[in-house]
Amino acid sequence: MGRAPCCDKASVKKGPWSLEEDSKLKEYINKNGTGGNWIALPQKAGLKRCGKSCRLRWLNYLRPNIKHGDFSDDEDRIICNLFATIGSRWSVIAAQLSGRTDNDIKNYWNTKLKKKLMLALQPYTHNHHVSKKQQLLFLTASSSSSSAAPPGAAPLSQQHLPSPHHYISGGGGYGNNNSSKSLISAAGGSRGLLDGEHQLMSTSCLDGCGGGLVGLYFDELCATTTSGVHGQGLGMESFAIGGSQVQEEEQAEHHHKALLLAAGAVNLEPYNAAAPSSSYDEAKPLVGLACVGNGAGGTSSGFFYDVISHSNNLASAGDR
DNA sequence: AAGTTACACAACCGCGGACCT
DNA sequence: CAGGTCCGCGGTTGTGTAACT
Repeated sequence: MGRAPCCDKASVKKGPWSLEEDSKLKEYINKNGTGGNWIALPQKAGLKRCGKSCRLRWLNYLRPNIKHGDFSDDEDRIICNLFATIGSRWSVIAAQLSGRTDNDIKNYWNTKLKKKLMLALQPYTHNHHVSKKQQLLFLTASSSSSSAAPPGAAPLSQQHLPSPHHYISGGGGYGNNNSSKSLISAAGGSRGLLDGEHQLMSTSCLDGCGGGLVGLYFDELCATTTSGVHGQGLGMESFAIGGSQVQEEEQAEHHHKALLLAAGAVNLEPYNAAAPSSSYDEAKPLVGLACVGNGAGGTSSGFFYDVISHSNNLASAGDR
């Protein structure tokens, strides 16, 4: 059995709303409320519009306290953070930003924010020949719950690392199970492969089965390997720095530091959790590339907003 | 100045799920 | 419990305008 249409499509007006229609709708709702029935509303309000159209117009445009215009950096961070965590659930994201509508946020993401992130990742992707498709995968990994690799996609760590002399692959990649194993292994045995040069490197793992952000960082100054280890759908289960396990109460800070490192930060002391972007050194290129998986569970969302901060820093540096 | 392209935003569409009868 | 109705959501398309050639 087919579904009944919500309105008579032949007799309703479509397209942009006129001022007159706006004021009619506004006036009616202010006076009577929506009445809990959008389908009946247009007729009562004297509008030749579909109920859905009225609802959309009200919620996205006419409703009081709607905020239009530029998004602040804070809003950027919140959006990226939530997108990385929950994916494209715009209504949930909108609920965290007062005055913003899901449609607004969706449009903002699709037209501006996604590009902003792309730009932030460009130095890395340019150097390592990462395709546009792969960039998008990294940026949108959180919205994909598939455990399968994109056709033809190889683990990033196997694609771009010039040699083990310079870099250590964190392993991982697409697939169901073995990424955390190899990452644990990398965290435990990396020092011997460092070549003594100032080597800043991060890699990431797109683990289709609930894995999240994994950043590996190598730098002779601290000879540290940082990697997040995600279990299958369990989120950030353990976190290792320099091969040693970090206790639970320290995890948050170390986690955040690792994200900063992955994003190219080199100056982490004094660590300032309240203003993580202050830790960036603009002289260092952004070499971090990360992704957020979801699937059954774990995600690591901090990287995205760190990239935003970093890109903002780069932008403001460029202005000078 | 005119035509074309790119971009931003508004609006539409179809689906899934909640609720009601 | 099944069927019908409506709401809300997310993806997509349409439209107006700015930027570019």
